[in-house]
Amino acid sequence: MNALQLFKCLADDTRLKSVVLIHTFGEACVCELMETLKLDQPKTSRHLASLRKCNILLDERRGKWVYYRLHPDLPAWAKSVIASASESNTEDFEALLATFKQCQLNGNDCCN
Amino acid sequence: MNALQLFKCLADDTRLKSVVLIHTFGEACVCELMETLKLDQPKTSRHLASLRKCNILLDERRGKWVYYRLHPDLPAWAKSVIASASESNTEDFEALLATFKQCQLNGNDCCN
DNA sequence: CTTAAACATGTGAAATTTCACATATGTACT
DNA sequence: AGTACATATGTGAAATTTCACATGTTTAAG
Repeated sequence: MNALQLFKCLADDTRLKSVVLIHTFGEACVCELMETLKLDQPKTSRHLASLRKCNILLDERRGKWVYYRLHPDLPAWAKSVIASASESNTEDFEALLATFKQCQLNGNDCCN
Repeated sequence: MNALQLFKCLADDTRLKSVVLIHTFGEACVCELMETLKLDQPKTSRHLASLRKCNILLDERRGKWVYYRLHPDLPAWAKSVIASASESNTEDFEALLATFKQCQLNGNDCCN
């Protein structure tokens, strides 16, 4: 895992938003990300797979659901890159975090 | 300038190395980057242009040469992302910094 | 005013990435 | 065993990015 690989992974809207959400809330399952990001299932899953394959995220199945969190072996500089990006505080990100919270409070269509 | 735009800019080998060199040494002219990265002139120039256009780098002409440095208005989170990446200390980056220093000491083929 | 050095950009081809659709896998429940 | 839900992946087309080559611009020097 080098810097170029990390930046390539974060250079996509879906993947960046997923990583920021997971960094902020600790973990998220696929359906929560689908609903928050308003994406279809294969697209969401495919982007998470690419983050998993380069060891940025770790997946854990719990029953029917699969939860993703930051990989615990992520080097310090990489964690710092993700934390700094999450601090950029654009309207885009603010709205995203709010939507995710609502999704968890209300219960989503899927994760019941 | 948002996080996605920054990551897209850094998601290329040439651009990432250029930014790391410029961050480490304060500034660099096009010919120094050409020589250090062993790239042809148009390729080097085009990647620097894309970094300039999204306000990551600022260019300044001094006689025949054009020097690039980090844009002074770069937001704190963006500076932090670049600094963290530079700290990743891969062999790749180490070698790069050494080559650049040699290039400055010896005088390059171009900048005389 | 001509030349040469340093840098920038126009342009179409090649490589890479992303997408959408279909289909496959794994789990819980009955 | 059968069904429904959650997630993953195969596959080819579409979109985006990168490259190489040629040409344009700016500056200094003679």
